Amino acid sequence: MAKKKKTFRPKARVPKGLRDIPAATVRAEGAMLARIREVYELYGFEPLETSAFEYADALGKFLPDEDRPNEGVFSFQDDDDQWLSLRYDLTAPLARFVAENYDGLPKPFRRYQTGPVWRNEKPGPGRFRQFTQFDADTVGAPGPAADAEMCMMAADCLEALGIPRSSYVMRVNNRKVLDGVFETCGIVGEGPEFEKQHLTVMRAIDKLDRLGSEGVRLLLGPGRKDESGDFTEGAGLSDNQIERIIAFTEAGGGTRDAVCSAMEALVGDSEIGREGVLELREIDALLTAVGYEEDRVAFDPAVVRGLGYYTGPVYEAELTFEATDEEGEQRRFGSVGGGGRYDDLVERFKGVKVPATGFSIGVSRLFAALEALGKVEENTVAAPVIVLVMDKDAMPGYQKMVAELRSVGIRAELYLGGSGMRAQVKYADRRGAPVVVIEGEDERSKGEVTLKDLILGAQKSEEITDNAEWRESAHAQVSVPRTALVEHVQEILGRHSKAH
RNA sequence: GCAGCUGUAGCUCAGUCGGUUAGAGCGCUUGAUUGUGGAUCAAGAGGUCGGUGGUUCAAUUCCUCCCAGCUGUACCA
Repeated sequence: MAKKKKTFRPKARVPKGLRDIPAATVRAEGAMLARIREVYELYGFEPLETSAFEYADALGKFLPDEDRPNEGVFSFQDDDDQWLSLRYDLTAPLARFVAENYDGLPKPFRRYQTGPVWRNEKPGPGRFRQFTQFDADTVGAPGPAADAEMCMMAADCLEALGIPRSSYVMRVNNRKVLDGVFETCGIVGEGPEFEKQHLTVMRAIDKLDRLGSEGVRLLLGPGRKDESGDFTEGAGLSDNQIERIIAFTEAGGGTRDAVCSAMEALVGDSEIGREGVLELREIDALLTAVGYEEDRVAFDPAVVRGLGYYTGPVYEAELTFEATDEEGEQRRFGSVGGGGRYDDLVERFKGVKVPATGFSIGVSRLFAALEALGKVEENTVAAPVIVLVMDKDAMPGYQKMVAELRSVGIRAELYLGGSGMRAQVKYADRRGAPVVVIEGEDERSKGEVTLKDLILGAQKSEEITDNAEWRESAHAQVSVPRTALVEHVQEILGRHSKAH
């Protein structure tokens, strides 16, 4: 033997920004996804699944002057040296799918898809590096009717999940209107300098809810210093330009018609701006015809979103209620989903313009919100009946009991651990088992089994503090003929399900 | 990435103005009370005091750097 080798013991830990999801949450989230799926199906969308990773260039995140994929995505090289990246959303893979299968698809192509996506970013409370999205998109639909439908469907989803009508709102804007306002403000030009300024302005507007209009003014102008002393460079606009943009973002709040009129005034002669308002008016007409009023879908110039590829109407699903979190702090949930029109995305692959619009739900955030609202469905799966192992020699007989219970649809399991009876009952208690089946020597000699009603027992233990009395209470159990096992278990289960 | 704060048991936290065997509550394991959950009682496991280097007779405590976490901010397709 060589010297004592130190065994390598990896630290058991979940990677930063990832998490394990316990049974109750898996079930409840699954139920939530099923509800959303029903709504998407009802609107005529078809399911599609694509793989977790794609060629990096298909996701479109190569920096022009670098030969490795951008930060923010998880990437690795295949054995032929090609870069692959984990998908960071479901829209880029959809664009790839449509471009790849373009000729074989019915157009418009309508699909829904859910699944995990990954982003290599700094995690925070409620922000993870893996999270689930649930998207629906219509590809090949140029008109505002497709956008209006997205808004209606999103509202329907939230209501299907039990979020009451006054507790959420779809906020809608149009990037063309924003472009129009930029034109009339004289924020125009070409090239990277202009692009950068453009982007800075939009990011600033996006922070309105967090920083307030004063903070946004600073970001539009000279820049802003935060409380830790960190300085963020501003867009360098003039006071006049800043006020016009602030005025635009504050033009929301009224009826959709009123917002459109306000937008018209601010957009002036800008052609693109007028076009944007016209689209919104069309959306308004469609929504109104179906009965979706401002309490469900409102127009709001402060909505900018994602900033990347949107080319027309953009929308955001916002929860408007507040809730108290575990620490007793008031929390607003804000945006739980969003989307918009992206007419250029498929063009990257095909060279042809393929107009598209879609909506994406942030599943985990929405789930957290439902939890706070008390709208999460309780664990509907009953815990299993547990058959104790009193004598190892009697295993075949115990196995037969669970099989009998399962054959009539009762969740049942045989105790598979190695501990004694006390530990077995404790285990059953922790699992939430309603009934424990006991067959020791005594029962077997009489051809009986003992059924212990753990739910009844738990009720009794509330009243009893004395150990002697607890023992006297006979543990809420009955002995029944072995041949009548299934019927009696059913009877006890039935009693408790009726009690609810 | 930048800035500030914080790292002691599985969890929540004491404690040492630098000094001998580092504690509590909860949780966990085993046992007693009946072959039987809760309550009660008893015993037990679990810590290189985040890591490294330094100052010192002596560092969990003071200093350096590193790492991790939290908060704000930036980025977020």
